[in-house]
Amino acid sequence: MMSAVAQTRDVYYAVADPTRREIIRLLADADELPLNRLTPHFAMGRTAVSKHLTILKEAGLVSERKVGRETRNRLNLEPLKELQDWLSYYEKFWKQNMVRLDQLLKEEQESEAQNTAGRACADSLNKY
Amino acid sequence: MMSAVAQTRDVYYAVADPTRREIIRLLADADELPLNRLTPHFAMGRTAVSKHLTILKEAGLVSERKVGRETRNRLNLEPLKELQDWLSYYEKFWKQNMVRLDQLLKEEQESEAQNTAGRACADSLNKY
DNA sequence: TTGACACGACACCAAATGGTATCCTATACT
DNA sequence: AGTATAGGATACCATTTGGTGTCGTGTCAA
Repeated sequence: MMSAVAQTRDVYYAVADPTRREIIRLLADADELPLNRLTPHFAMGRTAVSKHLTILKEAGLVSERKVGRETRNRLNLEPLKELQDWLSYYEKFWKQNMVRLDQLLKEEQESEAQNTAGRACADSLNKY
Repeated sequence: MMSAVAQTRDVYYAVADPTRREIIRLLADADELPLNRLTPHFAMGRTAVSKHLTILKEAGLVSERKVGRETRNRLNLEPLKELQDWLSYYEKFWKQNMVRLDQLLKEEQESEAQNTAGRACADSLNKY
């Protein structure tokens, strides 16, 4: 019911590479970045970074916008919802395996959160 | 502060393969399974499934227990927490990108949730 | 218009991935 | 004892992955 772009690549795969996760992080911080601003963050050539970007685009995680001679890359987090859904399915087993971790969480109820983010999170949980 | 096993393999990588995700699902359903119970679910030989299992073990997602001549495999979801944490970092951007989706969620406040699962989820969110 | 820059498009390559088939040992069945 | 089953170990193979370098084209600046 919305953009969807192309999604020719598995999101799980796209996110499996540390370089690509770093690209995601950089784009999240900077909103929009051309290739030549991304490249200096990595120990590899421009072409390699470009290839990683292509994979992220194929997974729908990055969209591009041409501005003059540069191509600005923007993050689109929507495909991560698939990962989120997958994970939330296993969160019901979570509690069984990690009861002792639950104890730790109990002592940090620092008000906060419980806002929209928390609600959306809980919502994706009770689909299963 | 707990098991931790070995973790010689990246969890993101382990989970990137559809066959390995299917193994995870099967183990989640059945609690404990030997290789020969897993193999018939896939269109590949025993050795291939065994290799996937090895990768899951290297990522700490599966532990083994020898019983007679078979090796029972059990799921350990703890390493998925890393994925969960990574994802929750980006959930704050979520709202910016998907405000219209928030509308849809708004109409399904069917009580429920808001229990421990919801709290743990919100908790992992406010770490950032 | 001349040159520098951004970057897509290839061609190329070593290493990793995802399968296979085969061999071997340990365990269980009769 | 002899046979069948479970599965680890290894060798092997095609394809994919993740890099590289180079070329060509469009854009900006002098």
